[in-house]
Amino acid sequence: MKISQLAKTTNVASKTIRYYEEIGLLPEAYRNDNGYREYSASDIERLVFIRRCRELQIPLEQIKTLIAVQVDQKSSCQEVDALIDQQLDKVRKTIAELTLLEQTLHALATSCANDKVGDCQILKNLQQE
Amino acid sequence: MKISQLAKTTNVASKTIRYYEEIGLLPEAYRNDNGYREYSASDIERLVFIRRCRELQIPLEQIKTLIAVQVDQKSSCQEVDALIDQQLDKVRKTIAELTLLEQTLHALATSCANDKVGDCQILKNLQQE
DNA sequence: ATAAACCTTCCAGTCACAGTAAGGTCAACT
DNA sequence: AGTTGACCTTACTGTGACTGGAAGGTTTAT
Repeated sequence: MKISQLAKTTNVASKTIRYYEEIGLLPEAYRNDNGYREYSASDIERLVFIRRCRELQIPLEQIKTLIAVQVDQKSSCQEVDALIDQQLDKVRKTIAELTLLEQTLHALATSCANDKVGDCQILKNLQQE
Repeated sequence: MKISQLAKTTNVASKTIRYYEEIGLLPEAYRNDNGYREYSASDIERLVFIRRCRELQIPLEQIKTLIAVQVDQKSSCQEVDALIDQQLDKVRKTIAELTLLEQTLHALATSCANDKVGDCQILKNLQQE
């Protein structure tokens, strides 16, 4: 199958697929006589895996690690667990930060009843340390 | 005051201050005989304003707009209100997305009781569409 | 005199792509 | 046979908001 077919099947843009190959996240694709990349079913699996990881906002470098780990079926999956835990931690921290941010923004949004820039309480609040 | 003093006072890195000048968020600084940038108290105000906006994750381009709006004290601050509301919306949407993500990651993190990569339920779950 | 602590500009790197240009290939239709 | 349109290729640039580093000039303290 050609790249656009793989792209459609996996919901990953052709451009992105080429980029993944370039940075070594995907192995170099087999080339047809015309130089076109040719893919097989196993490429779908790998790409879906990557896409799912990206949906979880796992960085490409860490996905590389995950793929490397998968090779040795008998090795411990401790690294996998740790990576997911880390990611969960990061997401939770971001949520906490954004929740504070939301409160600040909400307070700010409701702080000004005037309609001239000169009296704008929002702008005044933004001046403060 | 020189750039590092301004940096210390406002808690904005010298490098960042130069960058802000470069992109036109700050006016071109006055230069001493030796070519060093020289700042005054009003520069502190402006930079604190910018820093506060950045803490609220307002993009630099929008901060430019806010600063432009401030010039005419008699103009309406509708734009300011709208911008803050927009920002609040964005933050809320991100929180909602991350909350879903957190659930997925949590489910994933607790899905595997095995310790070999070959049996790892996390990796299997990541394969699925 | 020299060292350190500043300052300057300029260029590269970050992350994960997306956009665009310039050109090659292929299948279908006129 | 020619042409259109849909693919494919590489290579380069741009995104946002910085940060790091190189190479060199200036000031201050010892």
